[in-house]
Amino acid sequence: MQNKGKYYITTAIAYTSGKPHIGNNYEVVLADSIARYKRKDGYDVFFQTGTDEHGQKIELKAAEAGVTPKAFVDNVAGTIRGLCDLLNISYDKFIRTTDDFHEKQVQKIFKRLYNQGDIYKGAYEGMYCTPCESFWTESQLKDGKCPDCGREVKPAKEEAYFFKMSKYADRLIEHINKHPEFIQPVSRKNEMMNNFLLPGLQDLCVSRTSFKWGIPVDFDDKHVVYVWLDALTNYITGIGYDADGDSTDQYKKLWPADLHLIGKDIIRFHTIYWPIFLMALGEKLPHQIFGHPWLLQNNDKMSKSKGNIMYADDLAELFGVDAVRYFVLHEMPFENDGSITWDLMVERLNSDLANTLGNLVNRTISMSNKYFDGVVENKDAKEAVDDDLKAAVTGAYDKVEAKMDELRVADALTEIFNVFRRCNKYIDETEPWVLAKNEARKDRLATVLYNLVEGISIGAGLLEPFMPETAQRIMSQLNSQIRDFDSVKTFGMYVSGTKVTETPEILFARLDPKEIDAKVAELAERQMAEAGAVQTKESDTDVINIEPKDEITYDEFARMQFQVGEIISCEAVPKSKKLLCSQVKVGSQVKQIVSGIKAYYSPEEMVGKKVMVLVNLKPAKLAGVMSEGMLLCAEDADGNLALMTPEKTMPSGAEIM
RNA sequence: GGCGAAGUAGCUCAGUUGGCUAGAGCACGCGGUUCAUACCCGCGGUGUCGAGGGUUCGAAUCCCCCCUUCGCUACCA
Repeated sequence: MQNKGKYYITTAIAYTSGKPHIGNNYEVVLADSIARYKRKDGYDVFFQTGTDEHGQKIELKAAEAGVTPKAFVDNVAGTIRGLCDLLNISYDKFIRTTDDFHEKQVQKIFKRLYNQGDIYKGAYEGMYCTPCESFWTESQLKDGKCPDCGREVKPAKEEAYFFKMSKYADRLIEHINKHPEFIQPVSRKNEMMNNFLLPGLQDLCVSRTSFKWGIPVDFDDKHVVYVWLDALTNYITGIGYDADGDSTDQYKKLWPADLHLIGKDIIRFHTIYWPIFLMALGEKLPHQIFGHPWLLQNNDKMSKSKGNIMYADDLAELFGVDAVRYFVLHEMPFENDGSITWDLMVERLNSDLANTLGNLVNRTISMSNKYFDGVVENKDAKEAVDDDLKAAVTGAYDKVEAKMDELRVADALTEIFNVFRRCNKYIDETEPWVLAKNEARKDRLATVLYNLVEGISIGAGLLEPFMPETAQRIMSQLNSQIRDFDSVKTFGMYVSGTKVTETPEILFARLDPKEIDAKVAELAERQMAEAGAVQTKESDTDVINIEPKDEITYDEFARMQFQVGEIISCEAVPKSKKLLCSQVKVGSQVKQIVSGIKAYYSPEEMVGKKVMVLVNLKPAKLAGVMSEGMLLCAEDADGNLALMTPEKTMPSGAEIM
């Protein structure tokens, strides 16, 4: 196999706030298949994955668990790495953002960008819009007011460092236009262009002072480096980048990356911020960023409280590692989210793995044993039907290669299984059991079985990158070695006269949907119990800290008029996704109030509630509807809302003070 | 509200620059076969190609409009 050059592939690094589900692991399986394929195809592959371990969420979770953040992430990172190993992921490097070398480089990078003026310290005076909760730079203000809502902006407390994104925007736009392959699938490219690049990029906040669990800015240690500059740079620090120009040979060889494989939710950071960071550092841009779709169950996102999270280890226990790999790879379309149910999974595994593949291997070996005591010999008794089989089998590589070039892994797998389907058909065409009854046809029978073994060997050779263990099991039973890609294009490489195993093992047992259902129900129960336990625990201990606002005087407070209001009717606001419009009786008057709470309350359940109303807020139009006040809500860290209602019965109009 | 994507057989989806009776896998039905994990092989669809207009000799494929779903984004007092 010729050397086709280096190939550097990465996955996104997994956030260590908890155990990832199969929808997260999907990415690393996909990356692994590509990495293994490229390796086998003659590329010098380097495959990096890892964990993203900083941030406020982890700081909080660790505090909750009563351990240090480091101990917390050590534990979760161990779990994540364990799942990778379980899934047979052939990573060359598993990076953690708490690794020394990474932290040092991030500090150096930060400093360098600061020194060259790309990062500047934000001075917020007069630039924070409280209602919008947004920071603005001088240049973004419109007539000195918030560019979003047009209201006064005021000084803010927290200082932070910003990255000048706009400086590089034109270069990035040009790059994206010149390299249509840069963002995949292309529909994502339009989103990035239309929503961010063309309207103009805002500067990105790259430091925080509100939590400590991060990489300190070494020349200003009140600050820690905020997520993206920390996380994204793993792609270069992991292979030996040095911000002072002393990068390793490995870095020089591998960079730029050939493929960043990521979820579609973080495309923006990878196709905008990351390239701009690289430009600022004077480094080349990665060749391609592929934002893959998600693995959804019943079109819902998975969640613990629904009890429908599929974890890789549970799945592997139920179905086996390669079955899980096959399933996620096969079922995932290229552009749209994949839809997954347990039933689909059982069906897929039964029909493809057990029936088509497993049974083919089994019946072939059985016949070899039955008719020739397991010795597979090419007697060269050819017939016309053989030609089509041979063509189909030896031509498969080219078809697979074409699909893989487009990263269409699911389609590549289908091509491989077409080889096995073709072999099954060949058995019917040649009817070995008929040949066996005729002593004069003995050589023909031997040849047929040889052809089958050869076809299976080639199929297994193609299958190896996707299902490495299965390929190995097949070849062990055939008492031969796994084929490289050179020897999967010519027919007849299986050593004639080899004796196959006497006792073929079942590669994939057929699954009974009922049994699986029962086991799934068990899993769901366990999950919901855990979720319940966590929730009650969290409700006791969970706290939220928000940014402190400026002190106000009593007079300022007294200017706000709060009253109890009774909701007498409520309906959704047409043309809006999140708004409800309520008629609220406050004393003897009725106010129309629009609130962004549709996701948490239905119009029906709103009616009759007594709620806390800010009455003397200046009326404003929302989505074309007049709103004459504000319903007050509490909001948790996940953005869930709860209306404030009086603790005892109070008449409508009662003042709140 | 802005931008974009998708709507094709019961299910999951293919359908390249418009062109021959619209396809695959699974499921289902019938037939064949028995080496094999009740498996494999063959055959089978009246599918309004979301609705309606239009361009064309000809449209699932291009244009217009509408409906539905989804994504990104904004708003969410």
